[in-house]
Amino acid sequence: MSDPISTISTLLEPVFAELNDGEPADPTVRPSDRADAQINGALPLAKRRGVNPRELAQAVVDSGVLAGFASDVEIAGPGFINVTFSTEFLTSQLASISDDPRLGVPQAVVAKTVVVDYSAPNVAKEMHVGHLRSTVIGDALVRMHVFLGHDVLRENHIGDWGRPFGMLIEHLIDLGEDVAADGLTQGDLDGFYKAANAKFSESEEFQVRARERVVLLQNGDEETARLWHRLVDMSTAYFDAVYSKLGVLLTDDDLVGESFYQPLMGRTVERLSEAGLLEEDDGAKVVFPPGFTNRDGNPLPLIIQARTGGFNYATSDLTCVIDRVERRGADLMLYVIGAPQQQHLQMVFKVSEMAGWLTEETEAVHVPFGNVLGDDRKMLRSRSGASVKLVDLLDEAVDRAGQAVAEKNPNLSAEDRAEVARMIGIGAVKYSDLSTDRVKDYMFDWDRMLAFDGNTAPYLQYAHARICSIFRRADIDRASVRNSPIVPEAPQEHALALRLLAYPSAIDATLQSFSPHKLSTYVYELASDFTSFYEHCPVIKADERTRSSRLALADLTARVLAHGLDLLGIEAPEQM
RNA sequence: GCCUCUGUAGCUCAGUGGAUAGAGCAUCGGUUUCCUAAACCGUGUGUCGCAGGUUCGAUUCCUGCCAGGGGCGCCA
Repeated sequence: MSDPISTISTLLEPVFAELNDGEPADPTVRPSDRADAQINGALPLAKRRGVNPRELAQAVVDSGVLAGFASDVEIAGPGFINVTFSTEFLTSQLASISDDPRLGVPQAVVAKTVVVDYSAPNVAKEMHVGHLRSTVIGDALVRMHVFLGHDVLRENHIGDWGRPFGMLIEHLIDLGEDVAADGLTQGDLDGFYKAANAKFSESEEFQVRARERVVLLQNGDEETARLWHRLVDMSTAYFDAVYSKLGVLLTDDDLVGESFYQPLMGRTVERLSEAGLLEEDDGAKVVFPPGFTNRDGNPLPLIIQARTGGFNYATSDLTCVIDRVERRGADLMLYVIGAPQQQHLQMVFKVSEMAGWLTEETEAVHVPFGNVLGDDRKMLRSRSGASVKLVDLLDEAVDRAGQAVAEKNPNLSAEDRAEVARMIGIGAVKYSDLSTDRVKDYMFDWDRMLAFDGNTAPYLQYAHARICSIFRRADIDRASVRNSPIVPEAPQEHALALRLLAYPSAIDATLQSFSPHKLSTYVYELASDFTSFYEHCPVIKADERTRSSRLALADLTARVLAHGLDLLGIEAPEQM
């Protein structure tokens, strides 16, 4: 790995082990604001061995392993070792990544089959801000796992089955298929759903028809199936349009809806029964996973088959686990689903373990996230109080970005401006979602996310555009500078170099916790380090040797910046 | 009642078993014969919700409490 912190950490391990009678001891190397890195491991080790920490720190320094990497090493305070990396060392590390398409990030040692479950809108229902987080976070996690060389299976678990489909199909018939199709493809899904729902609550005759239609659907009636398909197709075409606007990787090939699991659920129940887990409780078939209690302190069941004989989402989710493990060969399953589902998923995972479907070799992880809030600190709603349509949100973002671009850079052609506005607007929405810790709620604020200062997509994109601009101005092909040595002499160059080399660590930390905001923070710090460099270190006007070094440093920065943004699903324009 | 998440600067948010807890915004003050000033530089800001405990060292780990959100059987 290119990161100097991990490089010296690895080199120090044997030194620490030797000072600990051969037992491994963590050197605890961290970035530091007093130097480039601080080695903290001497303190706990000295305590454990009952020796003076400063003397132990001295012994670490005397081992000589830091000599080849550091321009300065000092023991400070009770026994911290502060290390400043030498320019020569940074130059050599940068040389190893500056012409590397992977930018120093190693492939995963073991390629896993990773299933990512995300987005999951409902057929005949509008996509709203609630779907934004799952879709955007899931997409980023997919991109990162793919980059590391894992075999990633995207799964969009759409709601395409269940009781509401009786009423939806009947409403489709009432409207006339083609009339309905017009409205639905234009994205008026909410209108359709609400009208069906209203009829259902008003008309007994309609209720009867809807219920009969559900039975027909479940029994595989041909005409009903055709109508159902039509409904699903219209919805998925609409979803595709939204995904395309949003710029996520999901396609129709990734659709694995509720309906897919219907024919398999009977077998799931049988297998639970064969495993001796199934119990009869109040007429329902249930499993009691240990560790879950209800309001009254009694064991809480996972309901597998309702009293009426119907299956529910627990059955479906269990069947889904079986499918992913046994058919798709999943090693890791990520469920990018809102925090309220936590208990349900924990119960599903527990029962899956009890049944032997989830073993130690297969990891299932709930990747929860909080809500999108309005400035009133409540769930984001439109002025009328309705949930906000995702497409409207995205269109407004592009629109607002377009106004800003027109104002700030009138020289762009209308065509370029539209394209840049799209990148900025969509990027801003995605970045504001990805850049805060996903488990928390975040506040949706147009002005903040579209600002060109602070931790925002436009700021990052602007840094990238400025680098591209340097090369345009100098009329130099970016690829041509990738073999020039980078000699980071100025403090801003030194800081930027260190940051660039830390890219693999940032990705590693991000995937360790499935937290895209860690990569976001890294990319922001990188952009920030670059702008500081940009202000203090002239590139084009520098003398020849410095100029070629700075050009190479700028190019590398642009590539890491664009690459990091791409892993987040955000585009980096060359001018804006 | 039980479970779970959250609580860090005026605001929005990072952060870590280590040394004086950091950014951005907002405030104030500077910087443009110079590669995009959509920027940069400087400036102030804290009982890290409260109380205990573990530790050489806790904002970070553990326990309890307080406040807010979410969840807790036949919808998905």
